[in-house]
Amino acid sequence: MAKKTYNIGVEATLDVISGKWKPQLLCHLSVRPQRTCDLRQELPEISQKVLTQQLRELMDDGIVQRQVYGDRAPFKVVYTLTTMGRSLGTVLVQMSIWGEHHVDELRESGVSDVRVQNDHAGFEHLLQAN
Amino acid sequence: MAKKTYNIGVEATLDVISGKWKPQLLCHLSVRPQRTCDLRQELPEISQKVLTQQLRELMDDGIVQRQVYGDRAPFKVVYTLTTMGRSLGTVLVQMSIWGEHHVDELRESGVSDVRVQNDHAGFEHLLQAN
DNA sequence: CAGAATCCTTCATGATACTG
DNA sequence: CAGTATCATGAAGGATTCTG
Repeated sequence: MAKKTYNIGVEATLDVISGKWKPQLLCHLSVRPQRTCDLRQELPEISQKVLTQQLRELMDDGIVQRQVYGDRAPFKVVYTLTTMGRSLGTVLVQMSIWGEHHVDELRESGVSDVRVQNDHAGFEHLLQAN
Repeated sequence: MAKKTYNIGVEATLDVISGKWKPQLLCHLSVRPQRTCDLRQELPEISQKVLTQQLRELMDDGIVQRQVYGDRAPFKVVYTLTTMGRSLGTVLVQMSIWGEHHVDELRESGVSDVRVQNDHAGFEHLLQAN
């Protein structure tokens, strides 16, 4: 059984959502449950291996649930957010808003040229539901 | 000038606060401005090099400000949160609370043995001020 | 369709020694 | 006191191939 001690809660949260593709995965899953092939289509650049890896980690953290349909290949595998996963909604929306704001500040003050493509609306499905 | 594009705001925020020591640094700086030697004392395990590195990154992101006192060695260097840094308060507190809750759930359900040493009160200085 | 197995590259962090 | 410079290492992510 995994054993770990964090200094502060932020670190625990970071451990869950940090990962190159996790924010995007969570965003897509917040809209609706998704099959593996759906996710691969929405994130064409992710490799098979890493997709499985990041989903496994989210499962181990109780954020995502995996369901298999079919008794032999080809299988249908669906990933769904758990209640715990949906409870991330507020945090994700707040982080998105702050991030968008921060990026605007940096660009407007000429410090760096950074942008955010999609706004926090992607997560807002999570706000009323839970 | 640095150029970067994020898919969603969460990623921008993660880029700012992800780093092995950044949450703790932000926590200590949220209490009051700190000298380099103060930070080294509160985080005895951080190496000189990494401390400077993480502070530089926070400065580049406009989160922390650096002030030097004295015209020759030994210098006195003080790090302070900027307005932008203090605006992280709400996000950090929410992330901490969610992280504490999540860790409790995992432990209570027997999935893993994880803990959080200090609670989110460490950041609460930031909530009223800004 | 989903995923396991291998091998490889890159980057964050760390240990150590040195300087104004 | 604060910081730079080097070198080392481990983990995350990626490319490719194979299987039920």
